[in-house]
Amino acid sequence: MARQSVSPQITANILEFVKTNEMRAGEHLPCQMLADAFRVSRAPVNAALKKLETMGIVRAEPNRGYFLAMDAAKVETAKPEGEPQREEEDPLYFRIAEDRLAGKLDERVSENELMRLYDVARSRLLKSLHRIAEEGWMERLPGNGWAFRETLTSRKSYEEGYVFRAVIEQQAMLLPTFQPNEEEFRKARAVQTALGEGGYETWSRAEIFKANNEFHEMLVACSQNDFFLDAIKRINRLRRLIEYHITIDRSRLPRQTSEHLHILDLVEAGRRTEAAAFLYTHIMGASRIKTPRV
Amino acid sequence: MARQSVSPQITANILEFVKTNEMRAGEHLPCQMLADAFRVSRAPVNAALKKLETMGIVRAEPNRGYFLAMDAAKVETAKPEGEPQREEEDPLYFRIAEDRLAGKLDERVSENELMRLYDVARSRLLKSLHRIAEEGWMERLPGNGWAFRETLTSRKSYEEGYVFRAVIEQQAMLLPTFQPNEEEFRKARAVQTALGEGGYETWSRAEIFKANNEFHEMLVACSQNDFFLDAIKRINRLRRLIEYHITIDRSRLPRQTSEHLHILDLVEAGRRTEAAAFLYTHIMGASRIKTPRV
DNA sequence: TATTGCATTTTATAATTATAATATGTAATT
DNA sequence: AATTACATATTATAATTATAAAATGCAATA
Repeated sequence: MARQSVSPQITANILEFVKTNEMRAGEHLPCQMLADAFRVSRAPVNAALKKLETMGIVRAEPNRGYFLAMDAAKVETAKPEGEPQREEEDPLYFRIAEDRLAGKLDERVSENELMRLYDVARSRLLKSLHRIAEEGWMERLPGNGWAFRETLTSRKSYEEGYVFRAVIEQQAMLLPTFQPNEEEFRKARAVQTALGEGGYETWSRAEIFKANNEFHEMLVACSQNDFFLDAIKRINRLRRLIEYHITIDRSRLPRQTSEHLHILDLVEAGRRTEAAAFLYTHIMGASRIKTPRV
Repeated sequence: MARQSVSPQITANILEFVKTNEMRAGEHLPCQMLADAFRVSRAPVNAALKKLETMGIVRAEPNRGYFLAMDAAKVETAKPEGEPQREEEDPLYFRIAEDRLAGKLDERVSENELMRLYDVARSRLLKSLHRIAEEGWMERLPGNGWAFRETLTSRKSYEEGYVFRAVIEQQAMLLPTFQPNEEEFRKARAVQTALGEGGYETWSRAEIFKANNEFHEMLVACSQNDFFLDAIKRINRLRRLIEYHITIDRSRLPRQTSEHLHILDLVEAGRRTEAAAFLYTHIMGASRIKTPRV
């Protein structure tokens, strides 16, 4: 009857933290440091650490705190035995998107209607609806009810989105503040290479989509301008909903990854204008090939 | 104890509708038509019409509905006698922005803290906070409380915003779908001319700011791409908060309006590339001159 | 046939809790 | 000096209403 806890989220955060910092068995995990890192108080961090102790991932020592019980590499395999997984998005959110894309929901719907349909409490429904409104594909009507915008379902919006992405990304790269981040480039190169050398046949659709988005967002982040980055992130969230419904043409992926690598090459060679132009063509090319169910 | 009504809003909408359609005394106001126009049911429209009847703006005829009691031109003067005014934004929203800009609010605040400080109910506070989160200058923390982003207060963000606007607007104008809207151009020309010929001394700061924003949004709307338009609207909402705190240098306005008119001239002469380049310079020029209190 | 007027159903809100979770101050420990 | 352990204070949520408002069906009317 009270709110749900953030500590499962914190548990997942700690695991991720340990992994990305490649920590070794025996290293100390100071409570306040973790709390600051995740922007919460020590309370939920302690709850999370207690949980991790029962999972055998950390060890508690009286008056000294918690210490990692195994190397970061082993943590990953130990992880799935417990159930802590961040549920960063309510499945309800996706169901609404899917049902709208499948034509199962009218353009106008009332809150009570949705509550009955999905059998959820109003508070939970409203959370999803607010998130959706923030993303701009539904809006609250002045009286009762909510309305879907055409953002998700119209061919025209779909194409406008590609134009917007192509322009924003190209221009971001041309900004005087653009500064390639060596470390990020190295990581991106590794991911794209793995994807091109076989990953395109074995990775899940979600993994492929995520890798692609992260590549593009990494490039825009190099512009050091948060408005460009926010704009791209915002439109990528939308894309995720729409393109999940498009069958991935895996045969195109080697070409896509090699283009990604080519962009990295051009930037690193200081040929920024060429890179930006190529990036533009790369994005617009993708729009011409895919066809959404509309 | 129940929700507040939308009918005052509808009342204002009807007045605006009558005005922009330049309706004459005696014209019929069909209930369903108004309901459709404002996306509500007949119920709040009827409530609004009843209100307008008591104000003497419309007349009811039994079984025939409501009819305008005076020409649209007269409606405007009759309007202020009643109290119906749309309150499209909760003043609380602005108070939060002001208090943050004035340094009266810490970077982190709890909901209860804000409720006590402003003496408002949680529901009302949350509405403003959600709106603010949507605009991106505050965010909910994972545990308790909310945090301000630096969007409002940092010089760097301020400058990034100008770069973003300049790029988006220029690129919007260069899109193949860009199509100047004659009617809108005519209106914009009238407004900018009025502002340049004396309005800059007498108009209120809010009016000047609104005219400026509408000019730029009108230009971007001609691109026929909603993503570009949304991006500009989004950043203009932010600008409104920040720039209200900057003293307007009215001596610059004649120059600004003449630049606006010059842009319209170039577009109408078909010199789009020049217009876009000039627009870019125009926006970046403004950023160099103004200095926000940061 | 389109629209109103009215009665009825449906909807969403604002206020009010109980309660679990988060935040935090401080003495004890290393 | 930094950190933990624990006690206490503070915070936000989820559930539950009562109620006004919005939506809607339909007979009456123009």
